[in-house]
Amino acid sequence: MLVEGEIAPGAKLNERELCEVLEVSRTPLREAIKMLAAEGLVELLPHRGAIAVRLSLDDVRNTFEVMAGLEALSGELAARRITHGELEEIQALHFEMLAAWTRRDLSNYYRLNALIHAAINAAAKNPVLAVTYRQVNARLQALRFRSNQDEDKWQRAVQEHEQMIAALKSRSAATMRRVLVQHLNHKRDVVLEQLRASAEADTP
Amino acid sequence: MLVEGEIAPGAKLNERELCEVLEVSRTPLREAIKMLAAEGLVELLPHRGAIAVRLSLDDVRNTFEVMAGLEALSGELAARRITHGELEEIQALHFEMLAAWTRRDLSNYYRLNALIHAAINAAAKNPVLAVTYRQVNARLQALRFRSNQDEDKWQRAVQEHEQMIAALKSRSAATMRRVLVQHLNHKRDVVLEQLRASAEADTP
DNA sequence: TGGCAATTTTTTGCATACAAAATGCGCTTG
DNA sequence: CAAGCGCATTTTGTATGCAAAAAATTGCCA
Repeated sequence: MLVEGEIAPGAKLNERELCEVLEVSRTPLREAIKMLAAEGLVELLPHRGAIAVRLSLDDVRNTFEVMAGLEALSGELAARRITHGELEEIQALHFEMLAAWTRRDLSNYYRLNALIHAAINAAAKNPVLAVTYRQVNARLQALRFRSNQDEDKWQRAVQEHEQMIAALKSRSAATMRRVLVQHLNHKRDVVLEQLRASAEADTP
Repeated sequence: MLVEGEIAPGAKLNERELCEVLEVSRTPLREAIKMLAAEGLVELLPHRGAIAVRLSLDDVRNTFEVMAGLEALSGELAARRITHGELEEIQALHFEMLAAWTRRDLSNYYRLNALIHAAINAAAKNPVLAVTYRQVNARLQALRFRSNQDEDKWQRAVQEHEQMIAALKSRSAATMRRVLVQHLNHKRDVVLEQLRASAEADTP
């Protein structure tokens, strides 16, 4: 519910309310909330319950900085460890993503984009990295950027994906790092821009 | 208790027992255990409670790989963002560590070593990175390597620390990355060696 | 009508009770 | 004597009750 945006950032998590929706008693619900707090998806306020995390612009910047580091590592390792089969699957996902892009099918584009990054992560063959990546990424997912992005920025993102696949094919760890850091920096800029835009819409 | 090794890796966390020791009821204890599970310090076995994580050799390798990535990022950012005052404090901690090293005072050496790495982390000025770093590191702390390490490997570690300070002084992010990755790789090798040695001691 | 204080209501935090699952133990049997 | 089975005990998982803190409401007064 947090990642899907069903519970908005900053919203209070009312225990009684959630108990009814999820049809469990308060004890297991509270245990779940504590886990979400440890994962950084909710913030615990003593004697005031939990609220869905609301990331400031600086929080987003810092999170992307860490994500870039994790993606870069993931890319480096994938370049060294990817199998032929894994590479072909990523190539196939990329073509599917190109199809979604051509159709301007945002929903499928995002889905396939996430799948490709997950596939690179899997190719890195480091479960600790995978878990860490997912945890940091989960907080960003809560922001939900499903709005249309700028045409040429979108094109640039697709180009960067092609550079990734080329780097994976040539097993170039250094190139993967460079491309992924750049890719994440661009993504960060897009997200920050959208956040600023929606912030302005709220306070005209 | 987990990080300090008071609860050994692989040991079962008995709720009733811990309730008595910590003088709380099962509800808050269980909430705490769930948080530790989310942080990866304990593993939840359905209907069988929680056990302290026991890292395999591969787990340790993978964890160090992630730690190296996080330290490298931390070092890069610190090189760019460190203030004069912060650099001087790290220099001072380094001299204190040299004193502990000269005295072969392992306990203080480790304490100061951890403080230096924490100071670099603080200089990176990224709270998200700091939290992520602490969380991944906590699992390694549970291993506790307080045994004497090899003389020349110890000296090498000290030299690497000097290279770090030089890199911070010259604001060289690339050098920081290189030195820290190397430093972590060496530390990983020392830890793996010790783990193998203690494993052999258990099964002669 | 607006602000403030006291009281009521709600909500959180903790303890406990009960049900279900797992463990351990003694017994039986091959 | 070992393996397997059944019952008792322990342990986990969930629900509920109660106390304390926070939020909301009401009533009062300026």
